[in-house]
Amino acid sequence: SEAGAAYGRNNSGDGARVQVEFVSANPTGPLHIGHGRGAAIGSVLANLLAASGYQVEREYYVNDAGRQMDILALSVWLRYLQSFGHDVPFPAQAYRGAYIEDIARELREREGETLLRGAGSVPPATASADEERHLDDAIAAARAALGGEVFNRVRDYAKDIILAEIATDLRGFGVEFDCWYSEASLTRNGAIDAAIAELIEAGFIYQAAGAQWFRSTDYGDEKDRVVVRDNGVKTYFAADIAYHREKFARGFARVVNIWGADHHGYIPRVRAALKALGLNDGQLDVVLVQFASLVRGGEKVAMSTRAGEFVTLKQLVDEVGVDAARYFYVMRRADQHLEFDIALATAQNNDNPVYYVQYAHARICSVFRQAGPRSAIAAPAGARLAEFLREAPERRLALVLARFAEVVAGAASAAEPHQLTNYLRELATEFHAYYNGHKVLVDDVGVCWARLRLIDAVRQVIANALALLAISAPSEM
RNA sequence: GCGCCCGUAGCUCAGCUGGAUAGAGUGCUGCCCUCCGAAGGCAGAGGUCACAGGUUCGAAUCCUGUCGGGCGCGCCA
Repeated sequence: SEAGAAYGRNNSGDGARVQVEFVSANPTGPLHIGHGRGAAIGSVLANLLAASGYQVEREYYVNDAGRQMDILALSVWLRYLQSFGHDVPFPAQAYRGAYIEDIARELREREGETLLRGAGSVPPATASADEERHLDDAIAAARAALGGEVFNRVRDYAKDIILAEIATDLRGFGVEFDCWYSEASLTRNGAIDAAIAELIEAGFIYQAAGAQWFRSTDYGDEKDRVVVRDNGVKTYFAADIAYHREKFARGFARVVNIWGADHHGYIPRVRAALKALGLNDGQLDVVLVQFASLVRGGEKVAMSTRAGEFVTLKQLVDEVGVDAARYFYVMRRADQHLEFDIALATAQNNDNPVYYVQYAHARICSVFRQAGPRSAIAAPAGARLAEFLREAPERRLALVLARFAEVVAGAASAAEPHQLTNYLRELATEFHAYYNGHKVLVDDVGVCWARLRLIDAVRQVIANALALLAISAPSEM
């Protein structure tokens, strides 16, 4: 029923606008299983906030600017040249994944031989001091050979393909965004310049060694940060200042960033920037998500994006299914390392806790299938549930059910989605124990009626909680 | 060296705004289908909550230190 589906909703957010920014993976390759954790945690948190009366906007910050995009363009172009049989040097630090070759093939079908020039200008590795330097030299060669405009076209072509695949993979994982926010747009619309200008006016910018520095130490950062390099190029941090300024300008009462734990050192400087801009950094919450390490055959598997050695989110979802993957990702605290055991997760059996919960739901549905006309029987005249539900397990079950709304509100305000899976496990445990010892479809009309109402409530709460997790609630399995 | 996170049962983890004999899953042992789904239930074994101090009537929880692990510490993004 409509009322049943609403059970668990609460108004602790009181209509406040909150933004949840998550995933935000660089569009330089497919999402891997590390990104999957942020995707699951972010989307569940957004659902919890929405169920708690917040007006939620889900956002993906697209890092479509900077050197990494040049590396992407270079990588694709070199694979393109190689597809014509040119033996060009391929920098060790360029993106090596097979998906780059796929994009190069598509580029070749689209552009034909029009980009086939300058192969001889790509420097060999020995010509540069180190691998990073070699990468920059190769990028410069590619730019020179193609011209800036064509180079950028290759870059955007590759970026658009990858971003589309990311969006598709996320949709297949039950994750949707309201807004894909482009970092490059911040340069185009002058937002970065405006942010820096505001900091200059407020007296937080100084010149040193040819660069412009933001005095973040004024607000507790351990060192000042460059916002404009000596070559005139704005840093990633400058863009992020502008981005956060823009977030606050959009009027969110609360801004939640789901970040990989490797970005923890970044928090003080962002908070410092907000304070320097006169904004209330207390409205910003950062949820740090520890990495999910992959375990296969008892051994940890190293992952490297550039080397293309990783299990993609799509591969994982294809293997274990959306339900198991999402549950597995969310069931641990975000700030705990997660060991993702492929053998365990790919085994489609009850080792995977989601089945335990779904099984409780399916069992209840099965009872109602067999109850027939009794499932619709009205309460005996003047009967109250409490007088027919006198068994201890029934009381416990009712108490657990009554806690649902506060669990939702608590998980939302603490930004701890794993509280929801803990609750589900507890509810399912209580139900299975009760079900094993008590028959629902008994001859006593009052008891039968009361027990049907009780387990229907259990079914509804499981269904609602699974909906918040974007996990299916099967009626049979 | 400095900063952040972490160290709880064989394994994977809850519990952490202090409160009574520290919990779950998994693994192990033994039981429970003439009974609405055994993908289930019940019971047992298994922990000096890394270690050492401190605060407190009371500490897994708060503070300090040590040891161990992860991640950061760019005019990269």
